[in-house]
Amino acid sequence: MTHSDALADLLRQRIIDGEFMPGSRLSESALSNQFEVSRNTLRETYRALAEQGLLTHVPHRGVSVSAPSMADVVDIYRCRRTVECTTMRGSRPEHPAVQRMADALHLAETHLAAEDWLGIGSANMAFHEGIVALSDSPRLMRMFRNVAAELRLVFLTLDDPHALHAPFVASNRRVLTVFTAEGPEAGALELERYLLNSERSVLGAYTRANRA
Amino acid sequence: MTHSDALADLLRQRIIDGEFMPGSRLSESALSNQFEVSRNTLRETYRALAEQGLLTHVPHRGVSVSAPSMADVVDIYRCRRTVECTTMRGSRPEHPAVQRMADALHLAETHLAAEDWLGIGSANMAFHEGIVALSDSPRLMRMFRNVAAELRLVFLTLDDPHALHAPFVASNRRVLTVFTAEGPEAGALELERYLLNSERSVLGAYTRANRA
DNA sequence: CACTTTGGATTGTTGAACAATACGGATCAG
DNA sequence: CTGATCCGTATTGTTCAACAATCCAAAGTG
Repeated sequence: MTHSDALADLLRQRIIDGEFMPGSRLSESALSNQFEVSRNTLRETYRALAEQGLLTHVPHRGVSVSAPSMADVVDIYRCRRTVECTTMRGSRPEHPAVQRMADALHLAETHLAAEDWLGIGSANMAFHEGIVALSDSPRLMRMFRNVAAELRLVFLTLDDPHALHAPFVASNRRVLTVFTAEGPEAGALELERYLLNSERSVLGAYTRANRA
Repeated sequence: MTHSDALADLLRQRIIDGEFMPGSRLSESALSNQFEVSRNTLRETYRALAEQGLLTHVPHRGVSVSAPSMADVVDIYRCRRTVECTTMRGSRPEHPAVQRMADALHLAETHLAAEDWLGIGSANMAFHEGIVALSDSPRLMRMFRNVAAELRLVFLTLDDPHALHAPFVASNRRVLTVFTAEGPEAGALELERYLLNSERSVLGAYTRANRA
């Protein structure tokens, strides 16, 4: 793996972990010093992450961490419904990825008991990544990972993200139960309900955070 | 627009037009001379196009035009069905993008009469881009454009791509007719049938081309 | 107050240089 | 002849320094 690729992974993780808040500009000289790479290498990394939607590039004004608008949130959830629901509707409960879903869900429930809010968020995302993995489609997985990363940016700007993650662990459990017990069609409907609810919650929290 | 962005558009077009065939390596020194940019600028362009899937980057071996495998073709069509069918199923025939579809279709029929095979391919793609435009989703549009570009790479390697485009103009017409006359659900089913047929044809031609 | 100017800071791009790696061919043992 | 090893060359990965182009904010101007 090349230096620039590794930096992309690292920077991506740092951003998702909240070290660089959405909207903040990423100075080329500052970060090239911080990560001890040249400006050119850093700029290659920027190009890749910008193409993924995590960074926003404005010519002659540099890159900044994307700060999704409400319209973006709506669009992200539209993508999620399109990809996740369609995938589940076309999958069988015998698919190996179901195990990934179950594992992630179990982890989420453990974190819920321990009140590890950050862990819940990650486990929740792993659960939905498991759903998309049902498709066996590298491209759909990539698409999902990109919008999921953007969505995490949104959570970074909200006041109490745990209030948004915690109640939905039970919903995810229901999605999995219905999917395995009643089949893909019923599971997909349950999943769609989940996503619509989640979208509503996030939009509400978004409005609240930007009004304060 | 920055120099590197413009080069990305240009190179993308050149590739789609078949100037650089799938699988061919793109030497940094050669292309930086040809396009009269520095290696560093060219490498930024490479990063962007690689992230879009049009170029394939292998560390220390440079970038080459992606040469989609049969598995890739299957995956591309899976993405198309997911995005296109779901979009149409959730749209109304009154949407302004329907006009784009109609225009593209008319253009395709004109090119068909004139036996302009290249034009048919482009118009066909514009028609399906119109379908995705029904979603009003920038991200779904971007996803589609990426997989559509990859699919064009596949056509470049086939022997007589016109045989693959021409018969499907009528199918597209039927999709539009059914969508406007019978509604989204019926249109989506017709569209799915189209995509499955198209996939089958492409896979067949792919096998034929790689056996010869 | 609105408008222009100007200077500093940041980005965009270049060219050269060197390090790191991959590839192909030469060499050599068996 | 076969296979393995070694080496030289070409290409990519990365750095650095420099300059051009652009933006921004602060200063001045009417």
